[in-house]
Amino acid sequence: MFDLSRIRKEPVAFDAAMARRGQEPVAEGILALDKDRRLILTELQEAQARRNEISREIGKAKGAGENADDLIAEMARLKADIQKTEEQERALGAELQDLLSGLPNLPLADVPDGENEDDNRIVHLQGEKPAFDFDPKEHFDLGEALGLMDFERAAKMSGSRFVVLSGGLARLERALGQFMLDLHISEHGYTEMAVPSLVKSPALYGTGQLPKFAGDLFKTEAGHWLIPTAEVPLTNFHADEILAEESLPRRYTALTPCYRAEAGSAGKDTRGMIRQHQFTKVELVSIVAPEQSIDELERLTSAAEEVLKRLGLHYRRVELCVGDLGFSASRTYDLEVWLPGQDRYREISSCSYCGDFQTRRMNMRCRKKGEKITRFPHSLNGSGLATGRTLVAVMENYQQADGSITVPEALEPYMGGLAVIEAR
RNA sequence: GGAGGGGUGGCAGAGUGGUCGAAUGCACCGGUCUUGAAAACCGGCGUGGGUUUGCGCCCACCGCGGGUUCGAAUCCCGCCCCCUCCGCCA
Repeated sequence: MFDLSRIRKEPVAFDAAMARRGQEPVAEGILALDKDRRLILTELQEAQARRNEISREIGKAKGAGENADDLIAEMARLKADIQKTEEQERALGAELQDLLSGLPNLPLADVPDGENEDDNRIVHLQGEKPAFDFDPKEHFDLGEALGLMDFERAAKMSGSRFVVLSGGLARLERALGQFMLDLHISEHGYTEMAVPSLVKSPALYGTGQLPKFAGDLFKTEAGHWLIPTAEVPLTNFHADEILAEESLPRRYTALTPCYRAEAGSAGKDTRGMIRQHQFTKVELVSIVAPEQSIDELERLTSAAEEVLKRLGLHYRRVELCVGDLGFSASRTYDLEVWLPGQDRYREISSCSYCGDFQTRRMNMRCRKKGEKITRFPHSLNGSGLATGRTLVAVMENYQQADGSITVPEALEPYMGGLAVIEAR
């Protein structure tokens, strides 16, 4: 969501930035609509002022026992007028709102140009690809051979894109989640949160999934939506609030299930755990003062990277080009972990700087002590990490020739003495 | 799910048809007094929007949305949320 005064001030720059994201020019149309609306609004408010005035006069006249018929007649006319103008104003306002709420966030100026993920820029690499003296397998072959990863039975109950983990693998995924949460709360200053997995529409509007991406989400008969990421409840936690600026930054983390309809990804990643309708993820959300937000993206991304480092996983950080940016993001770093079984890097975290795009949508503001003006804090979010995909990465990188999986050292405290996951 | 009660400014809490954006208290901010602080006293103190060079003027908002009325925080209807009791339940 954008500040109209910003578009008013720099319509050309606005359209130019939108054009980088492949958007048609909209500034002119928006400004014309806004101008019309303000004209009508002024008209409406003048009529309302007159109405209030007459109302007072009627009160006075009646109090004095005088006749007020003329005034009441004028009021009747005015009332019809107000109703009509009100409808016009509402229609224009709704049109404007629709237009604005469908626009994606603007990329920062130095985000690289590009169409799609092929144009993303590699920022740095960490670690090295592990060497194998055998052909490394993909995680689903390993998991099924171990008898601890069952897609067939999951499909029987739930359809495609679900999995049942058991034994050591179920525990390994749980260990990953606990490990990540503990790391973020004890070393990165995040506050652990336990949040709802079901939310109502305004929350999804706030973070930007609605109105445009309803098709990617699951909805219940009672009208709730299943969260596609904990970014939604964590960021909306302070929706409609005015935060004391001294209380910023606020850093929240949560381990939640995430649900995605994966509409439009038929045929993509159909095997294995890479793309599921349900997965768990540790999410990081930061709410910060506008001046701190660029630095915070580095901080947040580093926090996510630390998980991969401690697990001894080789990965790279890439910066998304404008064409690959999500709807609400101004800059995004993806962390891509090396998967030897797949012989390629796969996204395991996505860390985004959203500026005031989301906080405007959810009307979250902040204010310095003693000051009158409020402003919009900036929001950031990132996976720290997706535990399902991290499980995949651990399996493929720590596999042995016999198909067993060595447990990474960092997870030992969470595995109850289990050092190797093997078929029993 | 059933019955009842309730949602007012940062908090507490008045207000049940006519200058009510809303008494009062607390909290907070500024000032006087004081060596300093406290107390006391004085003043200020919601949000969003329109308009104006500016002072300012105006509009909307008392959970949300409709309605009645010349006029609604106040009356009526629907929805949401909270509390109490009952039922059910991890």
